[in-house]
Amino acid sequence: MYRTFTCGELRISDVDKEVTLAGWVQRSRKMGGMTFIDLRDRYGITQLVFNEADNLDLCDRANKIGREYVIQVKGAVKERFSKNAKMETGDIEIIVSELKVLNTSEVPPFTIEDKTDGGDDLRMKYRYLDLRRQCVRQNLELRHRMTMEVRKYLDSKRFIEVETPMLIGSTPEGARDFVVPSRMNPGQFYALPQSPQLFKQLLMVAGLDRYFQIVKCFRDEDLRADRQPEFTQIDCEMSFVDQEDILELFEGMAKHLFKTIRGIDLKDSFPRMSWADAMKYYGSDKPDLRFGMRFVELMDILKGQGFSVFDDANYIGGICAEGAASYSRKQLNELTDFVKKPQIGAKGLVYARVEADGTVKSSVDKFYSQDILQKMKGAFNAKPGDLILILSGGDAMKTRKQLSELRLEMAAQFGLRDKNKFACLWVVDFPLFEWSEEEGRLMAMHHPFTSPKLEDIPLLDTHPEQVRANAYDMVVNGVEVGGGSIRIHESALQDRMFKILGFTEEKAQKRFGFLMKAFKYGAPPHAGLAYGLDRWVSLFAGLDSIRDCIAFPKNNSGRDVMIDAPGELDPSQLDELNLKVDIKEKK
RNA sequence: GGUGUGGUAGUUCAGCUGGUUAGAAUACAUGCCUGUCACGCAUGGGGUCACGGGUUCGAAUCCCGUCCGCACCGCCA
Repeated sequence: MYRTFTCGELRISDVDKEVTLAGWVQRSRKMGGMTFIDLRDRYGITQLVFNEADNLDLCDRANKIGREYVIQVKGAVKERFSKNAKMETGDIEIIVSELKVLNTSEVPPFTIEDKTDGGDDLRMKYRYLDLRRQCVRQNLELRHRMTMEVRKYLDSKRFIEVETPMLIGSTPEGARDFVVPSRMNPGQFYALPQSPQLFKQLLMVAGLDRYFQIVKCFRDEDLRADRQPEFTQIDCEMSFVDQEDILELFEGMAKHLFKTIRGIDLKDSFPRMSWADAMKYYGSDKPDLRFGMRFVELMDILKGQGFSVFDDANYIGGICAEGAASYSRKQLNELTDFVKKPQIGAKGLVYARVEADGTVKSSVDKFYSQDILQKMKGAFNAKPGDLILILSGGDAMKTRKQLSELRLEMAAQFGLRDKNKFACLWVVDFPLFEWSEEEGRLMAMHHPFTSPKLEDIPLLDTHPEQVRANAYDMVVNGVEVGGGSIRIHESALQDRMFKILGFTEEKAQKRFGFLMKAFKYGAPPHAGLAYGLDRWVSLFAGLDSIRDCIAFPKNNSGRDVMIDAPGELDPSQLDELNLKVDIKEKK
């Protein structure tokens, strides 16, 4: 037997037990004739003691052991002479009688500690060492506990987990596909699923009624801190449910996770906000509701008073930052620079501070009377000490998005984006379509299988851009953690959708013929939702990036720097696949 | 495709406006130290200043290009 206990479980009550432990050497400290070694495994750290006075030879061997050596020791548990309250095992130590080096280790390129000296790049290259660090391992443990609770919850609601294929066909809508050449079908390619969407709908046609799958999905798009080319969804679909049933069941799952994982009892129902309101009041389809600063539209008050920037604008709106009137000239200039960054793209920023005496002093005083400024103050319900920040522009949607960035920045500056505070909501009634400049046609905002709201169906032919969808997103702290929709289950309506989306009959048949055919054989009304597991875990762990809760993530350019993938293929492999690589010259 | 930012010891970084023997901390090695637990003290080794070109009497430092990391925009139904 390699060990009788782990390195995290021995306590004062175990004193005098003869034990065998195995693990990695975290650190050793030599104090004259005594040597202490911290032995680490997944479960914790236990201190080992070697004393020259007791066993000179053993102590000499212990002094030769380096960091990250794998060792096995036998010894007796003793109460410590000087205890360490910071360690769970800090009351005891092991007086070692036998020592066996199971494996040596080179000096690791960074320290295996929570506060490591290693940078991200290096940690990824040696991810197997990085995963030895408690703070990283804890993220994987949290992920495991969350998937366990998800399975428990969904199982209790009669869901069954079904695996769907990873090698499927390419679909034209949505993100770019990762493709896999088929050896047996020369010149043909599989695609990896962007989501099991079509299969879960077919499982509903098959009568499985309630399906889920914790499943990898693949999208060949550029990465971000919260986006990986392969990521994990909690993918669900149900039959014979309306939107209310779905929102209730999955709100229940969110609450179950908050309760079991974070110990937070969310009693109230999550607020629901229409997409139109989310855009109007927060300039975002995923508003962060941990703080206020709702937008106030100022067209009526500020337009037509001779300030040409506002007079020419199609949207003027602002936020009120409580207590920010004390911002210095320099800080205000920095805010202006912030909104003028190319990523945000505003032309400028107008500000107005509410003075202690209630008067409003703004950067555009010469165009506006105190009366008008007071009216504006009233619109915000602003108090002395508050700072009003105003953006305007020709494109209302763009300007709102810029104002949204400013709102988040102000919240960050005031420490309002507290990682231990959670604000959940449903955003509902998304538009069914959005206009694609690039393609010059309407695109499905969610996906082409999303059903329109019944009352909006008459608008499909006349004003398709006004049609709202039976689609919903769950948003937590400004993060889209999941979304779904009521699906179309009648082939006639699905045909109509494809037509509006610009698919020819032939193309629709080729890509989705199997689904349309299936719908002709008694498809039940069905709906579903997918949660992003990586985002949930990083939210609960308070991480800035989903990379930290993925065992082996990809870097910014989609590379795995540890195994150095992707890479080139041997000519023989290419030959077998009937492929010839001809890399286009860059301009 | 674009914007910003960074690349100096094993590692994390300092080195600003050109002239340094290229530093600090940490890690590593050796020695001392019998209650440490971020132990302490002393000594020591350790550098293609990412790569290529240019400006200059002189470049880690300035300029151009390339590569790579990170953040973001576009993109992500």
